[in-house]
Amino acid sequence: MATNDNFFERVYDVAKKIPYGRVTTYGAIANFLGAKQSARMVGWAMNASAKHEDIPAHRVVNRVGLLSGKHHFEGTSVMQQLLEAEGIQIEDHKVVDFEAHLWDPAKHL
DNA sequence: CGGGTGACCACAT
DNA sequence: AATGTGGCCACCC
Repeated sequence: MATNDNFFERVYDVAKKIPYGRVTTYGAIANFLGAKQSARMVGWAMNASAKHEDIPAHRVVNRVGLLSGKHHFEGTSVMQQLLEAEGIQIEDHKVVDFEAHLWDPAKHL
């Protein structure tokens, strides 16, 4: 077994399903997994996802649309650049019209 | 083995 | 209204 740490695997699975040009939040994923209290773990899972190439962690931001994880990327602007490349406008490290681009797994999945 | 930290969020005061 | 604290679980020292 192994292989799957439940919570982590689920986070990866959902993160991979984030549509192009859309963003989601740690809390939304955690909530979707039924553990909104463990939003922190989602972030930690993303950290581990760094070794997972198929995890578009740049599409995951905190609940206010702030690129909380930009600091953990290869560079500091990579995350923003990726989002902008997908048509998402970033201003002051925050997603513009965040709710409009928000993709909630609990709603769409 | 124990403690502290962390890409967070929600509630309480 | 703003600030503080709690909670969750995994990983590092």
